[in-house]
Amino acid sequence: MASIKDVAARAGVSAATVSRVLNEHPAVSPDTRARVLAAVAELEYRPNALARSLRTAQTRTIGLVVSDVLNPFFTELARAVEDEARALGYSVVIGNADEQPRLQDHHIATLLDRRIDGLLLSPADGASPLLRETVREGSVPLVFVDRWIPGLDGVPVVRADGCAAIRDLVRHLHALGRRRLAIIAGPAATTTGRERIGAFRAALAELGLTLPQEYIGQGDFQADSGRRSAAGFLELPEPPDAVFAADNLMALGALDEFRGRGLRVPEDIALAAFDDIPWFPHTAPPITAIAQPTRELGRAAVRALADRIEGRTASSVTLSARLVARRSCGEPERT
Amino acid sequence: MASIKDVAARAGVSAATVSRVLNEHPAVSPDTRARVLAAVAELEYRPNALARSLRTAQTRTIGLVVSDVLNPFFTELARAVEDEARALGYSVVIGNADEQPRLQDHHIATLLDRRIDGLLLSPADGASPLLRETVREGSVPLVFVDRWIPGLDGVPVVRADGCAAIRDLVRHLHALGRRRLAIIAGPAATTTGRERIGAFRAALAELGLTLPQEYIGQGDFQADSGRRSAAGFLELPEPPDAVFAADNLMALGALDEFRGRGLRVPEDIALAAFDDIPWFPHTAPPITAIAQPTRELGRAAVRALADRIEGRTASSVTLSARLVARRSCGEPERT
DNA sequence: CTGAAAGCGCTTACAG
DNA sequence: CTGAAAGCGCTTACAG
Repeated sequence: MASIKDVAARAGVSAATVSRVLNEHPAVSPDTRARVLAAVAELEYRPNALARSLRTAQTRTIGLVVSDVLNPFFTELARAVEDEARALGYSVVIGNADEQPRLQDHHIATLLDRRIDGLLLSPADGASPLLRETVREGSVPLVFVDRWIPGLDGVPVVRADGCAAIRDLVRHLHALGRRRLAIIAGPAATTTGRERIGAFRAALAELGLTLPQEYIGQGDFQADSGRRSAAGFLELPEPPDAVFAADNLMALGALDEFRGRGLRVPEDIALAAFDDIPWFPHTAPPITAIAQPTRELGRAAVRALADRIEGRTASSVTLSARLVARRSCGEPERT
Repeated sequence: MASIKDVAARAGVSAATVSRVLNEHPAVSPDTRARVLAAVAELEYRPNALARSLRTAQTRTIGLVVSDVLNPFFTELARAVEDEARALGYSVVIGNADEQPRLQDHHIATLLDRRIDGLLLSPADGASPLLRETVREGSVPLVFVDRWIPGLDGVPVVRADGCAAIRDLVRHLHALGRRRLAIIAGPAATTTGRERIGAFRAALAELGLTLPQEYIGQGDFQADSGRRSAAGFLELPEPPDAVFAADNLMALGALDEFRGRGLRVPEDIALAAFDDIPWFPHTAPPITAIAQPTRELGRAAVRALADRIEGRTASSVTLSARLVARRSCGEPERT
């Protein structure tokens, strides 16, 4: 590949001059500019971003470490992040933690080594040593998106609050006559995992219901754990009459299990999920879900991060989620 | 951030020595090694990957440019690519073309600027000038995955052949009494778009059926186009009695449209899709689909690329897809 | 308006 | 076994 020296030689100028025209420095005469541009075209020259970044100490790249790319919520989030980042002149490099803290740290480390300008993180669990150090040293501007880590002050959080929607869901189930409500929870190490079970329990309490231990399935936000938890519920002497899965993948797992056992939803058991996805209107039955403003989250997160990177102050933003009632808990599906 | 000089100073050695212990060069005495390692730990030193890559002319990174991340097929492919790449010691940077040639080229350019060691590409359409040049110059080892570009010789292709499965599908529909078969095709500029409609037409011909122009919906592999094509079919004087969507997103769009108009699947119209996804068993009705060995594709593609990067010869690989009959075309759903 | 020089943070022959 | 030196490909004060 041609280097800046080749271009300089061809245009009969110095490398400094080539650099200037490429960076649109004003002080270049029109015709040297033309000669340089011609040489660039002839040699099909592409500046080496590594060298440039090494010199300027910025990469115009942000990292996005997501808990699980196979989860449509994160896929959509990643997509929104990419779009907004591109609009602001950044590229994004995605790392997939697959819900494993180890893998998350691997990606964070790789991204730091690459000297990304900023990091968007949806932590797979609590704060690893690497993460604490990153925050403490301020080695890279950081913004949490969706999930966050309490106690790491000064890190903006962009997320959706699902509490009100979960309360709506519980009331919805209650209104439809369900009384034995169970939850397939996310990992307690995640904020979303805790928030969702907390809101669920609180809403139950408001209605005078409790959440017995057997009605708490411990999931990890992935499909298999939904399957296992659902199986556990069904083997109880008194199985629940409604199950709330704390994300869409665990709902998929639960649905698999229900069908495998020949149960009808919602007749035999109701099912609802956190996170709405395009397929939910088409499942049998259509699944009641809590929808997050996913694209807005992605965009807001990028803007907050860009603010930090570029020296402005960034603030946290909390949007809200909303209940989309379909048929999987009974009734609905008018529209 | 600490640099190699800081570490060297702290350990009382030269930068060269620090470099040697970090790269596990054998010729380092045990105790200098220990001193260096201690300094590294104390300073929480992380080598600058940019500088290293600039010097060594390799990034240990491969690029993956995918036609549409929101398509579960590509998400799963990306995931498999990441896993295999990590196993081989590479990281991967993903670019999402969103089915737009312009955006695809933007990502390819960005990746080239970053001096990735190799590129995995599922082209959004024909060969852009940038792509032709990349191949011609051999500026970066390239492997096509899923889709490819005919005429660019010497570029290995890792893909699944869907022809036999499509033939199986057409026979399946025929056996169930369907005679007016329509297709929502992908872009003619893509190999998969062409292959799928070609195989469909050929299978029809074998049964003495033709594929009239009105029964060809021109889609772009995204949901909206599925919706529009389905609407077009339904407004025909003689609508089809079966629709084959050339990917899962267009099937989603078609399903949306059918339901919006109150049509029953499969009673009023049969539906089948290319690409199987985890939700298909749970839709109403469960959707008959053609499943690709997606993970194997991703892994094989990475291996082929690594072969090229590391100077071995890489060959193309063609796996095959298979029909998974469910209820959306009538009957099935035993299992 | 333009060039020579220094330097970003590494690695790697070359000496010793 | 270890260090000094050169160089990867850029950018950017500093002179002129």
